[in-house]
Amino acid sequence: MYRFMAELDTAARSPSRVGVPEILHPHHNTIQLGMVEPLSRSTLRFHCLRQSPQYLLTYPDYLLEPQSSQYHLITGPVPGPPDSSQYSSVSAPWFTNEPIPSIMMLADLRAPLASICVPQPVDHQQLQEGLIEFTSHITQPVVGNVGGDGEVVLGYLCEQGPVFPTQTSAQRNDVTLSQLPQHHQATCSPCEPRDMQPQAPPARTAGPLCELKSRKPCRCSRSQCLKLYCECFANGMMCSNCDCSNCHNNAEHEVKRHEAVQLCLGRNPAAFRSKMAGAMSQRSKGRRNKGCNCKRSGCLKNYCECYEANIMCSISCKCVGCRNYDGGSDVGLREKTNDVISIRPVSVITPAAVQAVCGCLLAKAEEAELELQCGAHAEHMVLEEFGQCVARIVNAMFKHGSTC
DNA sequence: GAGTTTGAAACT
DNA sequence: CAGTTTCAAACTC
Repeated sequence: MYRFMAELDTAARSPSRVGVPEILHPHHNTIQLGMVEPLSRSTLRFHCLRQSPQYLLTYPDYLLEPQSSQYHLITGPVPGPPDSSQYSSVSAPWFTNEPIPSIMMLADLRAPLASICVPQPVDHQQLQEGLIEFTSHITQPVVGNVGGDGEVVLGYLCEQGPVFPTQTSAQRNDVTLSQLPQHHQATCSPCEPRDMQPQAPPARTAGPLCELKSRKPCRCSRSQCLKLYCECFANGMMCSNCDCSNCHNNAEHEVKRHEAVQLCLGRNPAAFRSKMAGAMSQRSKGRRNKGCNCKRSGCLKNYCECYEANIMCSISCKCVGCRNYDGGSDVGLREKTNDVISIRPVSVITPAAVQAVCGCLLAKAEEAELELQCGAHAEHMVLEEFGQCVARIVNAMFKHGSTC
């Protein structure tokens, strides 16, 4: 989110160069090219080129404020200058610090929407009465930050797919306004899809973003693509151009698909939330939702979810023989981007270091036991050993210029 | 491309 | 919750 916000902020200050979000349709895999037009220092207007003007989304001031909510319900109509009387936007803290699973169906959105301030004439009671009320009244796009990394979801209820994940700045190449067709710069009139192709295709980068992963066709054969084994399903996407067999992860099997979603959510409410989302949304804390459990790969192969996501293992991991940490191995470690480096949870206090410290403490305790030391003295020996370990860790921190 | 390895998900 | 099985991706040859 912060990265996206930073980009918006930059765009506002430098109108000649803005990021161009791409909207990927989860069902059809079509790509729409949008355009961000900086209207002022703090307000941007989204042009969804394929859509009619009434779908314009406005990002007002609060979206650029770090302390504001990640989730917003944009109300309209929005066309026209960014006059404050022409749009109203309601901050919607649906799930604090949690991404919106892109597999969420409209019904799933009902509860969170009912908990937020809903613009007139819709009231909470109507929303709580059911999906029909929900769909019949909420006709504005729902905007949310997915993964905490600027991956924006646009949920529009009249579309076949409720969720439109956009790419983050990390997954797309910036395109300057000058590179766009002139009519795109001037208006937001509907355009043909061929006009929406980006100048340069986005490079695939490792990360938790489902829309990118979903581009890779799955090859499921037994799961009907309705279990989390299927990456498309796990990423909240329907299969499209996949090599799977007996696939039920499509619109034709919507009922069964929805049942599978509910089953997974019942088993694990966070099943469709990116495992690495926490690392992105809480990069300052360097945590993620769930760690890996690798045993044989050393967390240096793509078998490891952390390694695949281009992040280092953390205290959340239960891996054995982990080498996916700063200094764990020069071989096999990927070149880290600055962003990734910045989210390293703890540069020195790695799982291996913790393991080593525990080993030292156990050894010292055994030594005290063998020497038949009294309890107090044994405790003193262990604590002294712990102090030495901490000192070594601190030395390592300063030596490597790390922080924890 | 077939077979093997790996680890997450699902199951018991 | 731990152990086992299933599954599909990653990897090797």
